[in-house]
Amino acid sequence: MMIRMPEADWSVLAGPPDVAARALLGCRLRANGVTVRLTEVEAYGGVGEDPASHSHRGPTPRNTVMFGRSGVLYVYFVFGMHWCLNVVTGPPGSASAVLLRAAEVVEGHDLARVRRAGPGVPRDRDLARGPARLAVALDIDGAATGTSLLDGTGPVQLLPALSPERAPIASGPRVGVALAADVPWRFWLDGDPSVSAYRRHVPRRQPSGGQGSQTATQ
DNA sequence: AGTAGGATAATCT
DNA sequence: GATTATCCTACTG
Repeated sequence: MMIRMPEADWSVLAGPPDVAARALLGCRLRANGVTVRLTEVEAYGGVGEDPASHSHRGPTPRNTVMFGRSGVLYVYFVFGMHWCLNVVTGPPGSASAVLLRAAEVVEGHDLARVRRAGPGVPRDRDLARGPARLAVALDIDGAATGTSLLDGTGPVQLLPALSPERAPIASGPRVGVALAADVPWRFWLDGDPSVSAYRRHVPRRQPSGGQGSQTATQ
């Protein structure tokens, strides 16, 4: 007779993104030989309700999976070099998600160090500290978009926390977003060293050549 | 410790 | 053509 562990209940992912975000803190993520414990996440709303969300203006080729069922990965490419991982949340069509911003590596440190090595080897607390760093540590890119985190068919598996988290959950404005910047939908485990540093969005100026090619609006 | 600038290309207007 | 859910390096103090 097979003894099997009770399967984790991830029904919270089918609910509102901020509730799902809080529930994801402390949970583990395993991919390609590395396991991490999530310490910082951000919630993003659906069509027309959150100007900072990729789904805000409706479906596009990039954000299609956000409109599907929850518990699936949405991985996007940003700034010409970085991948970021999201968990799709809410009922199909709601197009909300949770950005996985930072984590502590709890298994596979050696692999993570190799993947994250630059001129030097980063400190352990920095291995997955930041969304793009997390993607590198887990060796995940856009190819994983649309795969399930729950049923073992994809490269990334979501696992419950090993033990209840002791640290209180803190919340505040989201990092790096230009719109709706002060919606307090960033959540993190207070005091954890793997939580990334807060940075407000800074508008970029074009390296303008001085040539006033703009249409004069006078 | 904190801040500033640049790399670099997909995505959408 | 503008913008970008970031990171690294190089400064300042």
